[in-house]
Amino acid sequence: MSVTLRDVAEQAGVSPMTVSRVINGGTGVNAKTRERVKKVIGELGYLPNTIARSLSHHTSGTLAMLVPDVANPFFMLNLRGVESVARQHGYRVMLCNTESDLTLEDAYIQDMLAHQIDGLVIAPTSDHSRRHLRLPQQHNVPLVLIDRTVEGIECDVVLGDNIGGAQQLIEHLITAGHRRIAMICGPLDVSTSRDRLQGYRQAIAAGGAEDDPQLVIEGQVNVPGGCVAMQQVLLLDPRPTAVFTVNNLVAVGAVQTMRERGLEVPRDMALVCFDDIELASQLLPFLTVMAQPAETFGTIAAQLLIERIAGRTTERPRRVVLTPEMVVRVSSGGRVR
Amino acid sequence: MSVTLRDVAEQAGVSPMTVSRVINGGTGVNAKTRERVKKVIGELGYLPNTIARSLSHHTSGTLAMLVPDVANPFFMLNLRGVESVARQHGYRVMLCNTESDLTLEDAYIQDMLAHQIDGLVIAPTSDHSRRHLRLPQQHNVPLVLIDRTVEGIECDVVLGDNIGGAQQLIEHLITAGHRRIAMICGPLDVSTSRDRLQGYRQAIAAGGAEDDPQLVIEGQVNVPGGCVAMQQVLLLDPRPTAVFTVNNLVAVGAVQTMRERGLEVPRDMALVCFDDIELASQLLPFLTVMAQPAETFGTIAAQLLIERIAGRTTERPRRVVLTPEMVVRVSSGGRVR
DNA sequence: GTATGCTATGGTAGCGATACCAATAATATA
DNA sequence: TATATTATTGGTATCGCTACCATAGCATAC
Repeated sequence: MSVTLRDVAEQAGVSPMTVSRVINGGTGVNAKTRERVKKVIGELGYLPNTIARSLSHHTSGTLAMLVPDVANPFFMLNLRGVESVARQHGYRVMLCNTESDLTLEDAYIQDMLAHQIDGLVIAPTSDHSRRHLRLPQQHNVPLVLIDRTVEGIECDVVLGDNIGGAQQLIEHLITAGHRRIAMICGPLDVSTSRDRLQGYRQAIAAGGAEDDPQLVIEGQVNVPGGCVAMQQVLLLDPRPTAVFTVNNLVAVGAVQTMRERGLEVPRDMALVCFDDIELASQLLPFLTVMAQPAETFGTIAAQLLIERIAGRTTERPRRVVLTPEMVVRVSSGGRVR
Repeated sequence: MSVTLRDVAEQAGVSPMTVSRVINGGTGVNAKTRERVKKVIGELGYLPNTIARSLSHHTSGTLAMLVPDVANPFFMLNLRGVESVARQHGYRVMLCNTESDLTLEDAYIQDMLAHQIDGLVIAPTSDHSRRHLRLPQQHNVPLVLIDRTVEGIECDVVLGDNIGGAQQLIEHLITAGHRRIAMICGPLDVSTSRDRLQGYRQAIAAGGAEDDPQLVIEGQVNVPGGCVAMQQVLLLDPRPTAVFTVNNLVAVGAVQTMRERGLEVPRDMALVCFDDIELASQLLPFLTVMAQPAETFGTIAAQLLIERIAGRTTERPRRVVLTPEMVVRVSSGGRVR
């Protein structure tokens, strides 16, 4: 079928072990022999079988990354960071799109463990991921959480300063004169939503802005979710003068709904959100956002993971918090009239 | 170390083969035995070792996808499509970001073959990928090209109608009254660039617009590349009244440069491009684009690939061309003054 | 009663590589 | 010349699982 190490050995007139040595660095092999073997390898077009190697090696050289949605720009940048660092360290990356589906997430984790991956980066679906997030640790496979924490899971975590970021955005609105500020947040079983909501509340309290429970709307974290939630915001009486959405996708939905109603941002309502939309902002600077270094999330997560795999650290779980940066553009408006 | 099939067998008082049968569908195993084995599997937390299975099975259940840049929205949607279909068919996906680097692409292909992947979806870097694109076929691993063709590589291909799409965009501009239309295209060793350029030329000729070689600028296919190329466009004398950029990233760069010079789209120059920027368009409908069904590219590619793997088809190479759709927004302007 | 066929299970031999130890050859040292 | 030392190479077992064939047990058929 395909060329094996044994074929190379025969052809070169040496033992399989010698070929194996040549492949893996080649120390302890006579220069002439090595050259001969290399020549045969080239002639036969031999490629070592990584699967077989993994089996005896007990390590696959593969990392897995699980994200709720590959097409979400934030996670995609995470992924790019992970892939890049992984490659630099000789690891391959298996990509798993969980679609925020707990069952699928669970299945993927099992499959990845079965596949003998060396480590796992996960942006978990929600707190309910806890149940299956214990599995990797039970199988001695290091795990790093990215973007979202899950209580009760002891592992390295890379996240943004969600509380602080939200506070800053709200302070920005309050400074601009807004007193009645709504928030569209996501499901509260996701840590980022919870933290951003907390930041919102703290800033509202600290700034003496209106503290009306009705101002907090919970919705799906995607464009349609933003549309729906914004419809509810528009029903509030009196209508808020500003909205803070839990992320960029929701913000897009919110803007769409407003536009459909003939309302304009920021004239009729100011808008701020978490996460930038890079291409959109470059095209037309519009949304005021709390931009996060998404790719860095990925590179750091991968670094932490690889350190754990190498056993270079046995420290207790590390928690890396990356500071977001507020980018003020037009959507947060000037002062309120 | 970890629980093996053998451990389960001992614990359940059966032979390894019986356990193996239970794991794989369980036909030919007495119901009672099967239950007993399943119980032990649950108790021990046994997960089958996919690596070992792959070795004897001679098939890894893994596909690989190579893209020039994971963070490019177009490729990321491709990826989502591939992942989704792959999963439905029980395949995992290994992601490789080639960064448009031929050497890296080559290394990745070798690594993936060494890893015994069952099939490969590649958005190749350029025509120069040809050299290493032969490798999968030499190793009997099916290959599907996505978005870009490479002459001399005989395999299934999924692409957009680049010539037709470009023509349509240019016709749109000509109809609006433009006579002097520039094109910013990418390296001509990439089939999409070539085809879009050809579409441009055909439409220019057919529409009787100005046919000045200077109007075609070649640049890098990313935002900075668009900036640089647009600077050159602005040096043209007389200045074109419209530009067609080879894709959305380049368009963003072009707009940026114009804005820096105090010029405005479409007032000072109309702009059209290939590929939509979904979030940006939803936020503010601005760019007139030739939108491609990016995710469908991926789903179809994966389907073709999986058919090949299953050996369900031995037809000669198939070529699927997906029709793009023009979305007219403000950037292409009204009529020329 | 022997033959035939079916179901349920086990045994053996790999898949393609590496770990580990042994053996040989080459060289240095006494 | 004998022995120690090193450099190079080979042999065997094994990683965890499955393919393949064999076997035992039992029912049905003639």
